[in-house]
Amino acid sequence: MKYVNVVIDNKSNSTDSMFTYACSDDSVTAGSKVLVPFARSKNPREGYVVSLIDDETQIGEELRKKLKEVAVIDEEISLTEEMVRTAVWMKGRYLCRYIDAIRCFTPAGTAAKRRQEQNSLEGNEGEAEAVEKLTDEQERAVDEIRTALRKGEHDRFLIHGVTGSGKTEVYIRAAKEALAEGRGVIVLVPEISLTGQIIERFLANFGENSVAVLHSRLSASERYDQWKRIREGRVRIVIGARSAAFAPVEKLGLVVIDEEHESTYKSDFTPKYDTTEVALKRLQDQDNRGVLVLGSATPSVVTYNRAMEGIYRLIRLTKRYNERPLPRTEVVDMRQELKEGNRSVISRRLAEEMRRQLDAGQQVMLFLNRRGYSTFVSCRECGNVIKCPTCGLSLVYHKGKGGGRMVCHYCGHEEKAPTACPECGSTFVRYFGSGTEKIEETVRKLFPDRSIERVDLDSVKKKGELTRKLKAFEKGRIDILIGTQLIAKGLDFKNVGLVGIVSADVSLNIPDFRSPERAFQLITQAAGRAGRGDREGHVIIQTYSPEHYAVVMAASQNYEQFYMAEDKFRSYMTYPPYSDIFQIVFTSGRAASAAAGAEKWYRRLLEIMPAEERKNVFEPQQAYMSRIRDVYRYSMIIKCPKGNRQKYAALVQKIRDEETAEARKKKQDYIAVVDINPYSFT
DNA sequence: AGCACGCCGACT
DNA sequence: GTCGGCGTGCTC
Repeated sequence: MKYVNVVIDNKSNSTDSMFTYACSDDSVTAGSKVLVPFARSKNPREGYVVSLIDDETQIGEELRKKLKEVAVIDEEISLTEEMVRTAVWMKGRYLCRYIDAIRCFTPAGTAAKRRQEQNSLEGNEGEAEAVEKLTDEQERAVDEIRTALRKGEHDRFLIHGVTGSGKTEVYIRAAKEALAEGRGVIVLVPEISLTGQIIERFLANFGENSVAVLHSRLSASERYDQWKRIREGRVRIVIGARSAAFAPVEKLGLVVIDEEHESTYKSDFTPKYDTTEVALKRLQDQDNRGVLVLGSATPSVVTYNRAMEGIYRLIRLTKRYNERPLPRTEVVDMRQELKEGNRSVISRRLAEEMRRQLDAGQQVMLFLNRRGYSTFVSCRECGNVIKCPTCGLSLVYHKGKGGGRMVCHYCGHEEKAPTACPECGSTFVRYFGSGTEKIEETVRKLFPDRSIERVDLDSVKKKGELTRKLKAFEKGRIDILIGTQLIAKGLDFKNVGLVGIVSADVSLNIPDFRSPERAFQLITQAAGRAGRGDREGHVIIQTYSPEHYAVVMAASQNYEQFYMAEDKFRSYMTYPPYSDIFQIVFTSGRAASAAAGAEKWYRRLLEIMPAEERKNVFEPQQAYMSRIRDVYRYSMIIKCPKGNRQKYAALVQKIRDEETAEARKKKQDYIAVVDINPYSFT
């Protein structure tokens, strides 16, 4: 008879613990999916074995009397020991339930209909690509990773490579090495739909029968088939977005995280995990001892700090492939422009350079990270700003939508654009701020005989429209492409002579300590779209803050200098990497309930917090988005100094447990959600 | 969560 | 009587 700890598969807080069962079937292991009798339930309930009890004398007298026996072991779905170990670690790290963490590892849709398995990719051997000659830098990078893989020890690297330095080729060589060592590989990309190139390269190199591509468009049964393929070891390479970090790969030898700094690696849902941390944990596990490779042209400040601390080994790729020079950059001071009487969103300098490039047969890309026509509409008589009725946020004016509509960019609410102020009736309503729609209109006036297209969430709603426009641009049928960040990343067009950043201020002025980092990344990524062919590219950055260090360093394309400045700021302010920021959001249909919940947590935290650390707990406030779809939100921040994460997490967990106990007597009228190091403070 | 138990009012 | 509505409490 074996004894096992089981986590029951239900979403209740009150059953979020391990239950001990006896098991007469010797084949049970940590990771087995089981059916067990539970409570007074007539039907056995699903659960997962999280650990085995090796010394049964440890089971207390009281417990022994209550023990029941595991009814069935579900052979179909079983996780590995490493997977459940990582899940248990996740509970403590992200303060989620056991089952939330375990479900990350199981094939989605527990009771999904499972049709006859078929491999839709069958029979498509990838064509072997012509072997590229590596640069010296690439060669050295591959050497270092190869050495680490051959040692079979855990190790981690950050590849800091300028755009176009050939990181993908390094990933491919590293993957080949891992396979040769008999190890599995996971390659993570920020967004599967916008990362076609890297996937194609992997498929071409390894063949479609050896690669599982996980993407959000898979149906539940397709997902299950892929999961099975991986779990049974029939494929050893997995490519996908962040959830692919949980792929059931055994003897995981290599995880690549491309564009490591991207926001998509932080989960928005419970558990609110950080993909890099999960990958690192899996690779450190005794059963894996694998190598982590992060890649980025603009690493996050936290990651680069870790490289400086020696936690990641830093590999630099400084040369662009074929020795193409980095583009020339120029900053235009929009204050000066305004002073000199130009009120247009396009500066004279940008217009002039656009004309010059177009005349020379080059293409132009313009970026503005804000869609719509105007950012807000306001009455000049009474000051009223048109707001969303359910979110309270300013509505954005979209000129092209059915004769002019006001749109909430958060919940999608739409209404007709007003001709008079709904508050005071004045017709003196005016439109402020500019989005991509207005840029398009302005540019069409400036260049009436050029072909111009806009790419943002509004203009490419229809399926295939994005690809169609990008293809047309690639083929040279479009002269000027205007877009949001949708086109800032990863795309490779050979004939782009000029990239214009219409307003660096949009990303700079977001009230978040990471806004300089975001602005630097976006400018750098966008600039990387210029000069990918034979000719030198040109970048023009428009801003009202030309002296801001993020703008200055992005213009001089000096990542190290930006990092030094930003790291100093983070250290001075005790922001990450010098702390972890805990955000707790309280939501309720009633504003007073959300506020009361926040207040209660605040008081309780101060009580259990050591006196000298109470300053790290900040008074709850209305959240930045104080109401979303009629749900009211309050937010509390705890700044957790480096090295205290476990301690603070335990304090927060303690309050959670107290609430769970109370909730049994009286139902809670608010929800508290904990997010550690949220990507944005909404 | 999910289920059984039990306490109460209404009705073939 | 006894059916069934839902509030209460427990889970190795």
